[in-house]
Amino acid sequence: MIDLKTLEQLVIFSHTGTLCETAKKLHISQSTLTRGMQKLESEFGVCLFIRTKNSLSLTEAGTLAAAEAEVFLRQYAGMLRHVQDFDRKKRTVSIGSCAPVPISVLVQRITVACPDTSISTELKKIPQLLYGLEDDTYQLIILPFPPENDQLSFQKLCEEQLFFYLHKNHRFAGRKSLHVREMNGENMLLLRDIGFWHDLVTEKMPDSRFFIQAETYPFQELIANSTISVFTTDAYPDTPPDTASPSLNETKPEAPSGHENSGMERVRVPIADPEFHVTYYVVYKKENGKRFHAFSS
Amino acid sequence: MIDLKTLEQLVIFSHTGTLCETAKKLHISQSTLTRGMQKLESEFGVCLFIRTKNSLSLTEAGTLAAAEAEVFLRQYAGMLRHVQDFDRKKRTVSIGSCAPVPISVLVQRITVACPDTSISTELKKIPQLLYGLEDDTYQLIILPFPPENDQLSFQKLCEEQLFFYLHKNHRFAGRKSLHVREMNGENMLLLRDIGFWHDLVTEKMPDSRFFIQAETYPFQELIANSTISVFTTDAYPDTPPDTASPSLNETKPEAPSGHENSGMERVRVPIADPEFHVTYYVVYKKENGKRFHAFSS
DNA sequence: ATGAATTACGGACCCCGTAACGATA
DNA sequence: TATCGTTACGGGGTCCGTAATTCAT
Repeated sequence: MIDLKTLEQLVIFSHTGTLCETAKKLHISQSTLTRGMQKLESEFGVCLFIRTKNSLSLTEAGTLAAAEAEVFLRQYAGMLRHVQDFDRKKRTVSIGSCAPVPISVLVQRITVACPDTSISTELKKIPQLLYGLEDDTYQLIILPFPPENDQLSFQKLCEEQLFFYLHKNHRFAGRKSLHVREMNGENMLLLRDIGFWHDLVTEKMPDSRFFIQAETYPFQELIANSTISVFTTDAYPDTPPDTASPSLNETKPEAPSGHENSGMERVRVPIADPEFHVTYYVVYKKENGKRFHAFSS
Repeated sequence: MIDLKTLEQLVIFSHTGTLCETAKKLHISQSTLTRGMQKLESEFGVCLFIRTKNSLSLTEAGTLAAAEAEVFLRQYAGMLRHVQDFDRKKRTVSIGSCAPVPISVLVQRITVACPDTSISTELKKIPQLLYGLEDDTYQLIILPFPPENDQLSFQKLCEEQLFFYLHKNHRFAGRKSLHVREMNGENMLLLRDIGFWHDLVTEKMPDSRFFIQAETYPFQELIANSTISVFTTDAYPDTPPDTASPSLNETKPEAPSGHENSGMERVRVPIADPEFHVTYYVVYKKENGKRFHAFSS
C-alpha cells in the first residue's frame, strides 16, 4: 500500500524537478524523498525515474504516475469533503418562519432534543417559505396555519395572541378587548422584522400610518418615553421576567425581552379579531418525518 | 493522511458488521481495528460509528464514508494498473511481418538494442499489416517494399534471395540460375508459414501443385528422403553452420536451420526473376519515430 | 458463559533527520 | 567548489499483538 504522502511528494517533485527543491517545499529532508521515491517505484513495480549520478528525472511512466497521483489526491480530498459535508448537512437545520416568536420556541426545542445541531433561521413571507421547503432551502418552516399539501407533515408548535400596548392615558386603555377597526387611522409604532404580522396589520388598519423601527433598543426607548400606541404579544411578558418563561431570555437574549421596563405606564389590550390569535405549525416534508418529528413533539 | 489499509478495514467492516469478523478476514487483531476506526474518525473529523458497550455500527456518515472508501480504493487500483499497463505497453512491441525470415533479423536487433523489451510477432498478409499498423495493432511491420504513405517512416532491414533446392539428379541441378516459369508445372513441397512467398509462388507457377507441410521436422525429413523440389533461401545456410551466421541459430533454434543434413544430395539454384530477390523494410508510424529508429539502424 | 469492544502494555518495525559520500557542472 | 542524489546510522514514534477489562446476550 502506497502512502498518500509519498504520492504527494511525487506530485511536488514532478512540478519542481529536483529533490532538493521538493524537500524545501515540503519541509522534509532530501533523504526522505530519495527513499520515498525508491519505495514508490517498488510499489508500482515500474521504473518511474531515470537516474544519473547526481540528477533524477521522471520517465514517461513516472510522468503518468505523477499525473494520476495528482487526480488521485484530489479524489481523496473529495472523499473527505463529501463525508464532512454530509455530516454537517445532517447536523444543521435551516428554518424559515413567518414570524419571530415561534422561532424562539422551535430553536429551544431543537436545542434540548439535539444539542449538537446547528440551526439557521430566516424570516420570509409565506409563499417563499413554501417554495423554500420545496427546494430544500429549508428543512422546517413555521406557518400560522396548517398546510393543505398532503406531501407535508406538520405539528402544532405554539400560539400567539397580539395585543395593543396602549399608554395608560389612551382612550381605550380601560377596554378589555379591542377590534382592529376601532384603532384604524391611529398612527402606530412598528418593529420592522415581525414577519407576516406586518402585512396583516397594514391590511386591517389601512388608514393608519406605521412608523417602522428596525432596532429593538430605540423601539423600547420610544415606548418608554412616548404615548404612541404599539403592538405586543403574549410571548413577551407584561409583568417582570420571573413570572415568565426564563428560557426565552436564555436562548434569545438579544430579542425584545418584554416591555416591563415601561414601569407600568402602559396596558395590554387583547385584539378581539380572530386573525390576531394565531396557531403556529412546524411544517416539513413527509420524507423527512423520521428526522424531524422528534423536534416538534 | 489516512492510511489506505485503514480505509480497506472500514470497507470490510461495512460488509461484515463486526470487528471480530473483520479481524478474522484480514488476519489482524481486533484491537488494531478498534484503533484504526478511531483514527479514521479523527481524520475524517466526523462521527462515523455509533458505539454501545459491546457493539459497533456505522452511522449514516460512516456508511457513506465506507462507500466512498470503496470507490476510492478502486481508483487506487486503477491508478496502479494504468501506470503498469502503460509501462508494459511501452516495453512491448508488436511486429507484423510478411515473411518469417526478416522477423528473426528484427527480433535480434531489438533484443540487443533493448534487452528488456518483450516482443510479439505475427505473420500476416500485406494489407492486414498496413491496417494493423494504422490501428496500432502493430508498432512495426515488415514489408517487401518501401511504403508509399508519407505518414510512415521506414528503414531497410535485410534482403532475401529465394532458391530452388533441387535434388542433384534433377534436370536443372546443374544450372547457375532458373526462371520460375521453367519450373512451372512441377509439383513442389512447400512449408505452410512462409508469408507472402506463398502467394508469390502460386501466382508465378500456376500449373504446379504444392504440397503444403505445416511442421518443420517432417518437412526436413521429406527433403532428405525424397527427390521432390522445394524452395530455400539465402537466409538458411547451404553449408555447415560454421560458415554461416551462427546468431540465426541462436535466436531461432526451432526454425528450419538449413538443409545441410541432406548430405549434399541437393543443390541451390538461384531464381533469376527479380521478384524473388526482395528487400525488406521495417515500417512504422512517423509519430513513433523517436522510439523505433534505434531498432532499425 | 460466551462473545463483543475497548484499553493497557511491551516490543518490533518503520520512518525520519543528520551526516558522510560520490559525482557532476 | 557548490549542488544534487544516495547511503549509513541512530533515535523517536507508530503500529501491532497479547492480555486484561467491561458489558451484553
